Amino acid sequence: MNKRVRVRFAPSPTGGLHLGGVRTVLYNYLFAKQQGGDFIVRIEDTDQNRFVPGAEAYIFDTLAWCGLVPDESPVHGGPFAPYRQSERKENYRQYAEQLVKNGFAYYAFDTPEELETKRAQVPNFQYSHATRSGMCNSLTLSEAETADKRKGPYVIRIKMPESETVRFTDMIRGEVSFNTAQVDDKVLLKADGMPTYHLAVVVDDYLMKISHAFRGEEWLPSAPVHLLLWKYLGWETDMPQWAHLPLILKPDGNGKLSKRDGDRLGFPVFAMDWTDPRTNETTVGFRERGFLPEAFVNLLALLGWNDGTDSELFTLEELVQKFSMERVHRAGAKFDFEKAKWFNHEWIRKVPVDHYRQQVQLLLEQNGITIQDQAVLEKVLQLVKDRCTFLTDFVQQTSFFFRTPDSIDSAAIKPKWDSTKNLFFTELIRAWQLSTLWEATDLEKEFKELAATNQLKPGELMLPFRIMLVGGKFGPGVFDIAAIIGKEETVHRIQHTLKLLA
RNA sequence: GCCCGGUUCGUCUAUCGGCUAGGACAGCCCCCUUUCACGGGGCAAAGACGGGUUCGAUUCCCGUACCGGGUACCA
Repeated sequence: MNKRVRVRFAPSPTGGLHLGGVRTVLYNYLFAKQQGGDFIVRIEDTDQNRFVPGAEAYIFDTLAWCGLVPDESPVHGGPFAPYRQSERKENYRQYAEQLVKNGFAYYAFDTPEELETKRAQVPNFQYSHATRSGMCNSLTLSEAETADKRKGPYVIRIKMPESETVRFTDMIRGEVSFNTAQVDDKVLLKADGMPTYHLAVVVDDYLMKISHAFRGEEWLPSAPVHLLLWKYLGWETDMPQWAHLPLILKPDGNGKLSKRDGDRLGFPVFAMDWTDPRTNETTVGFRERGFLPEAFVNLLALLGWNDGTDSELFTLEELVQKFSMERVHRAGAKFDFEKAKWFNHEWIRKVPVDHYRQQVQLLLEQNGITIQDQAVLEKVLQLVKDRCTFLTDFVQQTSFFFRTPDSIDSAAIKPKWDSTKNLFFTELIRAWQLSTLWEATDLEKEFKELAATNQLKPGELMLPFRIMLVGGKFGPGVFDIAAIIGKEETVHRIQHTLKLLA
């Protein structure tokens, strides 16, 4: 039973990839890489009505941003191509027919409208062992009638046993069992010839030699259908091990986290910006909001898993090493944006500034600031990174290094402003203009000495000085700022504010 | 309704029968910093409920409650 580990992420291209989806990919990826196995992405586009253009490309862009590279996929290729179920359409019918032949499935001719009215008439109607004798299918029709009906549209349904216990061991939940009496005769092959998820997932997992199948908890109720299909198709010994991942819940109240919760509560739910081609509406993503992929991956990994120690910061490589399905929590987790922010802040500080220098530069350019000297940018980033939670915070925190502030909060200075302070700064300008040294420590020393000779406390002068240079009450050490922007600009900004105060 | 799953501080979680129930985020207080942060120190905060099993239950079993998921020719 030591087969090669092969896992798959099987999204349907119906929209942006949200938190829960990315976490499912991540757990798949971590497990595969740790076991030296293969990580496969298979596109489950069996529902032609729900197809959304651009959604597939978006999924791969997201994976690329997160650094989760598939070994096999429709874009990366692989020995089991094609990896799009719509392109594998011809595969499925034979298996459905085989099931019918062996008595595990049957043809059903009831139209969607008939089913709809049935459901309207009979509360909780289920197409099952209890009701199928009253419906129109190959079990109730003669062979000749069936053959005739087959000329028109029909579906193939699984014939669930009347009362059988189906059990399996879930890697996260342990022993889980179902009574087949409760589950209905799911459609396996649709009237358009496409398989439903139920058939397609089993057939493709088998054909692609998937060893472990990880998916969201919402799939647990249909697990008995899948288990039985593996058995009926005669593939039982090749069945993958299952793990049903806990859901990610909305932060307030209860329920699965949805895109709407993000809009409502002001945080991203999708990994990257997603524009719905039908409505042209854009939903903001973690990336555009200013998250580092390192942080995004890290926070997702910890939403439902931990390594058993107090450590919380992990690189992808560390996660690959430490991840284990056994340590995945069973219960759903409410998403906490505050904690997400903390992760990002930590990663902005932890990672070399070089990792996001270009992105910050781009953000600055969007705000009309062009960077001439990369070395200066890097120095500045190093200086302010501790105060940035999002990449976008760098704009406010660094602009004044490259551009004279367009507004000066002189109101913060005025109340305590007087002629002695005015004189101090005038003298400061004179002194610095003569100065040949321009290191932060030199500036601080001169500043304080001059304050002393004027019988002023340096503290009273620091805030005004900061506002002259920065425009407001924020930013790193003032002398560091002065050192970087240079003598000319420093003097210029002091003079400018002095004029404002006059 | 029925089926399945879940239930430890506000939130994410640790604990694999011995607990003064640990950590992190958020909150509050103090220190550092005459900006904003970072950092350091501290405070407050939890085992849904009821039965068993056991010398001992947060941990095992049963029931109840609550929450979630599913109940489509969607995935």
